[in-house]
Amino acid sequence: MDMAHQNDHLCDTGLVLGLGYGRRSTTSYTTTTTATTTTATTTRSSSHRMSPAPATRLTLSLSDDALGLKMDANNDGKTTRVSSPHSTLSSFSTAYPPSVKKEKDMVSEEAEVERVLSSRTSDEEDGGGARKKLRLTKDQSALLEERFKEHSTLNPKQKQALAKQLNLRPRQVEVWFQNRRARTKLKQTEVDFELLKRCCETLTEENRRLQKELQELKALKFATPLYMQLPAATLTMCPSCERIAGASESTKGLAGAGTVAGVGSSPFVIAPKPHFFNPFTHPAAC
DNA sequence: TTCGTCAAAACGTTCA
DNA sequence: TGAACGTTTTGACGAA
Repeated sequence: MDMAHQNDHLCDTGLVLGLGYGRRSTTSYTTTTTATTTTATTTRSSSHRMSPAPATRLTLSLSDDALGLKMDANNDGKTTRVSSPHSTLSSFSTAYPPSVKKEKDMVSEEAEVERVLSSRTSDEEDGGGARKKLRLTKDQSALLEERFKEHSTLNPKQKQALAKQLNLRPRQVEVWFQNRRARTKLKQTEVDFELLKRCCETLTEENRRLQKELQELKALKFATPLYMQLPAATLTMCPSCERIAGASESTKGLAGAGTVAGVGSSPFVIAPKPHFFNPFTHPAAC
């Protein structure tokens, strides 16, 4: 995912919507807060899980034919799931992230074989009633991830081919892509939420600052005789040059003086921040 | 197809 | 050290 692009996009949104955002938009995101927390850890865990691992080849594959026979034998609506754990025992490698599973590294191959065989045995002993949940191997997951990066959806042909390549059923591939899309979207939503939250905080802070300045100016207005008596509409803040300009000639002298406080003859002291620019008298000031 | 949900498996933490 | 328990990940399903 292109986070930089995403970031830019959202920043643009923040600026465009800037002063127009309201409570509604912020509250609408509150429901995702819990999910956000979850994903923070999700990312951490999955990252080390996905880390490169030494691959140890296993060849315990069940052929498609064998699976087909088993499904035929059961011949009910749920048979496909019954056989699914076995399909995982395909010709894919066993791999563990080296940074996490140190002990398991020692016995990776044997452990995987044993795990796979024992689960299979228990399934068979259960007569298929209590199914073990399928876990894709690292290689299977890696290949699926690779394909997902290329295309987040699959057409029937692609699905069929990938399923064959992975020694999985097409339905499993389909479900994997469905889940992957959903979880990618969720993760993106959480990222968006965080960025918008930050934008919101920035704008709130800016709003607070502007309100404070407004209060100061209002207070000043009462104490100021002439040059600050202009209608508010005639005062426009110049964001770039930060100069002061009034609508009348009486204020012109202030335009080049920087802050009002810098004007020696002025009896007034204004906070250094607010400077105003009149676009009518200084059209090219910026 | 998405969305919400369930549940198995993996993983992490605590404690005797 | 390992059992017990809590949390996270992820394969799978049904509803819309």
